[in-house]
Amino acid sequence: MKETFKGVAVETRPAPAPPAPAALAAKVRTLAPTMTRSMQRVAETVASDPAGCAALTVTGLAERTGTSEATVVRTSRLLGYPGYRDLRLALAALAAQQAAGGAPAVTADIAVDDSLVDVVAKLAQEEQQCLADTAAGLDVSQLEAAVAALSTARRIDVYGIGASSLVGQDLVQKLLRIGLIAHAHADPHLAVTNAVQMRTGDVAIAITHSGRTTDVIEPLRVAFDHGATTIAITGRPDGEIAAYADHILTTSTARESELRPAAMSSRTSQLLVVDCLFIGVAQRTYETAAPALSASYEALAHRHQP
Amino acid sequence: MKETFKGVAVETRPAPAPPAPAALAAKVRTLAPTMTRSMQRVAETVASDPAGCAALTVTGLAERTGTSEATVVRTSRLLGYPGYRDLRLALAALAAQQAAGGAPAVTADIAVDDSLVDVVAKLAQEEQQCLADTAAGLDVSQLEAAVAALSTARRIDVYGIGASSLVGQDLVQKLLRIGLIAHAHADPHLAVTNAVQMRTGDVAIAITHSGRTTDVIEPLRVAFDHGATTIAITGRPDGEIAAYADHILTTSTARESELRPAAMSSRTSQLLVVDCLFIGVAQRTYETAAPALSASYEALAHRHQP
DNA sequence: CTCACGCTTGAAAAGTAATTTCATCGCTCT
DNA sequence: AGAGCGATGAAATTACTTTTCAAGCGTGAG
Repeated sequence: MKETFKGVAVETRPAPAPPAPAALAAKVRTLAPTMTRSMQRVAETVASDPAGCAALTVTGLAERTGTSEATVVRTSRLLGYPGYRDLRLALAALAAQQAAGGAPAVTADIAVDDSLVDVVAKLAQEEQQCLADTAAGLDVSQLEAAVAALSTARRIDVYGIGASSLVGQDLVQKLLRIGLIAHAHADPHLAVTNAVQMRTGDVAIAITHSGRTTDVIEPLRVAFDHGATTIAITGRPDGEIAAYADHILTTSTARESELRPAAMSSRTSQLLVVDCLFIGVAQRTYETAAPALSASYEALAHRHQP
Repeated sequence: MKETFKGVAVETRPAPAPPAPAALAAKVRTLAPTMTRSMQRVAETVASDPAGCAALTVTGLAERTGTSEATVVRTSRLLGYPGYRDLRLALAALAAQQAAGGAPAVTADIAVDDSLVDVVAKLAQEEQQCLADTAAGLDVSQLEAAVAALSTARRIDVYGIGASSLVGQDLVQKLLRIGLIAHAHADPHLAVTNAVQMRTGDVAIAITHSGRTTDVIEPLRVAFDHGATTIAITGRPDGEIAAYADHILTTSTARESELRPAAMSSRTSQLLVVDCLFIGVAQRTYETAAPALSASYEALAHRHQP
């Protein structure tokens, strides 16, 4: 303790209460009347632009308020902090809270004239929502049954067209890595041709957002008729495809916008389902899956630069 | 600028992007592999207890991590701040945000004996986190530049291998739908062969999580040497690939677990970046993109059952 | 009206924290 | 084994913060 203010000693360690950042504005208002003119200037500046002030050093803030370093430190003390350093930390925290709390929670559609910053935020937000919806809407008993069928399958065929074909390939890539026999078919003719070979103990998976994609339903029907266990990953559990699916995994439909039609955004949801299938199967075949996984990554090692 | 790290000058003013506090944990994960042991200790400590660390001085944090002040400052620089002082401010901000948000949610790794219900919840949670991290860590100015290049490109080639090839195909499918000329290459030989044709006004995009996939770097280098504008979508912005990329879009690394290696989960982050690119380009070419988009959906109508 | 007292203020000194330098140490690759 | 390079921390330097102190300013009594 070295200085006095209004005759009262201003402690270096005002121990009583560690001041909460959120209460800062209130504290400024409370104490303003007791402050001297230049201290008021500092306090006001700090309260009105926490973020901006957090970026300044004592000297910077002194200049900005047209006062001196000493005054800034005095004000910090009065507000309950040991010194300016700590006030500054509190300001940064306050700014962050304001930014988080004041979060506009982007809900509007992506528009043509949105800035890229908005686009990034909105896309991320939409996809997060989509994931949450999918997880909430997924029927775990159906998933369980699908995983069980896959784990013991002799052979797995996956049908997907267009964007869904990529999802199918993703699933197949993963299943191959844990030693299962899986094929992805994007060509409807070849898909049907192969479906004819399917029989009991085999698993056929069809991926279609609309649930009405003929080119994908057809091979699933054929596999179904030949006795294979069939799984549908679709956004329309009541679609035509349901008739030929033993197990239905429902994906969720994201918000549509002109630049981002539903069919295009269904991907996220489908991929989550695919990952759930994969992890489920990997768990149930852990004895063989784990070594196969590590082997597949080691095999790729020399494909990377040192 | 005074010091060097891994042969690269570490700027006193790493101007490009002021790192957002929220992205800090993600950034730690992204950069951890490039760090030295003691820097990793500092980074980890900081990421796991932002609030506690915000209360410490350089010396304090150095002691707590069993390192030196110099190492703490070096780590701060690597994480994108001018020095420890600024990292400390960011930590205070982060701590405040966490306290406000409050929701720590499921953070445990996916284990072999998790029930499927847990698997679904954890996967969804991880992917959501990954999306948030990616959005927070994405450099919008780089994205802006990439979008501009794509919008006026004569021709677009996309290189991706393995899981990244699917992401590349997704991007190409979308670009084709709005009338751009785009090709995806998964075959490294064909990719290089095609890259030779690239010239000024063309755009080449390489997608690799590790940033070290030779088969993908090679075609990008060739395209770069032939004058094309090159874009890298990678989780390692400091990898070899950076040398041949005009614009770098950084993807975020999700938490790893045994059943779900980083390479496998990088997909989510990459797809978000791809979507941002697509929407950005669609906005800037709206006159042609909008009609092309609707036309492409009408064309598919008869492929669905009534 | 002015002078004296005491609070307010900022310049500069003193002190503390952050940054840079540099020598050493340890690891890897011959 | 040892050469070379990167990693590391102790110490020097620099930047920032805090304290001191003397001058300024206002007020109110004489």
